[in-house]
Amino acid sequence: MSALSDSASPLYEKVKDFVLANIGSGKWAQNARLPSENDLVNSLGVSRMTVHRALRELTSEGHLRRVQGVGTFVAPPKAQSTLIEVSNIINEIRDRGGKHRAGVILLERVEHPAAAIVSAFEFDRVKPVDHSLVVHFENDVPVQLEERYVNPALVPHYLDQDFTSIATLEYLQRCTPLTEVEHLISAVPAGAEQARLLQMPERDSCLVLHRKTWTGATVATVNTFTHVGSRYSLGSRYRPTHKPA
Amino acid sequence: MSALSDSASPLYEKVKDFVLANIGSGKWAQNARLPSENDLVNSLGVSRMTVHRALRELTSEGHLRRVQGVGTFVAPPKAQSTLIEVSNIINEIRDRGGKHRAGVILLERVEHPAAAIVSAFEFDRVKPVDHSLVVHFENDVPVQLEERYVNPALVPHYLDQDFTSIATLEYLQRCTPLTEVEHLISAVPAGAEQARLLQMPERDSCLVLHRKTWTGATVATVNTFTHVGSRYSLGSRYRPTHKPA
DNA sequence: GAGTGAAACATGTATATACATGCCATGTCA
DNA sequence: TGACATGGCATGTATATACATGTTTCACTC
Repeated sequence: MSALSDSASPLYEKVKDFVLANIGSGKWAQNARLPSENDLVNSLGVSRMTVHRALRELTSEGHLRRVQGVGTFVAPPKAQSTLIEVSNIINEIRDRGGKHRAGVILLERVEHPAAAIVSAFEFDRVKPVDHSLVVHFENDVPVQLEERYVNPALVPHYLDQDFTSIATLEYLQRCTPLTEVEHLISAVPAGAEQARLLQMPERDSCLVLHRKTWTGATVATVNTFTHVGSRYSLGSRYRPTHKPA
Repeated sequence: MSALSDSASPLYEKVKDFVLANIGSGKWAQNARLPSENDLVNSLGVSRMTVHRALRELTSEGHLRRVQGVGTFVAPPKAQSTLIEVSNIINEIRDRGGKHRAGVILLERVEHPAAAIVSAFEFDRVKPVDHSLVVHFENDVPVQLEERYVNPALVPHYLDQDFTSIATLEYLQRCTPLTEVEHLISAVPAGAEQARLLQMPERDSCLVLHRKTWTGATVATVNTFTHVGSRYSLGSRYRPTHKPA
């Protein structure tokens, strides 16, 4: 009773898939303790070295946390990249402390945008496309404008979501098995519409994070416009895991 | 004759260090072929599995490239992050084709900037600090302004470098064993000085990449101001190495 | 009851061995 | 000369075994 898939991939990959499947299905919840290496050896019928390699790689990839002498645990989900992590302004505001309030206004949602837009965002042959425009507030001050084009066919229950309470990027990240992510960061002067929605002077600088994701076909395109009055920025801090040459 | 360090770290780590040392010293040049696993087994006196693990991890970390049946090779130096890679505008221009020309003007270089600046950039107790201001051109059009604060004590031969021919980030990346890198990206309206140097309208949007590096003490701070007339942007494309849950 | 020590158990590392897989150079045959 | 087979060599994977190291638990002793 192997419980492992029968594809042609190496055994340790199948063990990794098995672990990830159990994490993904929710059977092994966050911070839950995994069966010990010897348990997996018995239940999966592979050698301990193979199990060990699978668990070690999953650990280095951030999926697991291991403590010698104690056990192996499901790691909290890691952000797909530091960019996404920091760009999720809702979390940023929430983490900043108690006296700030975050708000959201859903401005519009249309399911059939103009054909020109559809082609510009490379959603070929997959309409209808959900287009929505959302403004995020902090303390009643608008700080970010989010423009989304989502292929609802690829995101389960997307249309049922209440995006005034959950951050888009967070939701998309959790629900879609992405194969590719593209980020583009640029700075543009605010246009008339953007300036109005963000209550900022026209032509003031906006930091734009453009994020496009694929799973074969295009899943979603999200543009976030942030009014950067030296208040918000994207950032990352990098610690090499190895000694540079 | 082990040729391996005698610290308390595991054997496979010593093998990794041994390989990295040979790469770092230039003994094994870029794209050079490493000794085979069996050669290393004989010369280092460890088992093949240990050598294999070391080489496998160095491969996944981007230091080596392996081809089954052929051999192991020193990988071309990877960019410290996609941000740096793309932000190096000199390379960007050079790679864009033959009909573009890149140029540089070194505006000023002072070794003892004002104390206020020194403290603002957290170069405590390490003056003199080299401060220089460089404008990058493409086809005689200024596209990027680079402002650098470098601790010359930590960067060998920094003062001897001719930075009109080599990109700063590239040089700093190659010469300093960084322990930490911080990036901040923001968008600001161009100030009077920046607008003049970049020949752009004042208050037009600038994309700013702020990069600070440490090796214990602060090594360098580099701010690059790019005039983003929908011509330049930072970006990264991400392909997950594993299947997300 | 508090402290101590040993056993049990978890992960971490190292080795020897075997076989699988992929590439290349060599040589042979048409 | 070209196509093909083959052997050599490199990396890739899987296993069994052994020991090292760190944690928890539990019984024993004082």
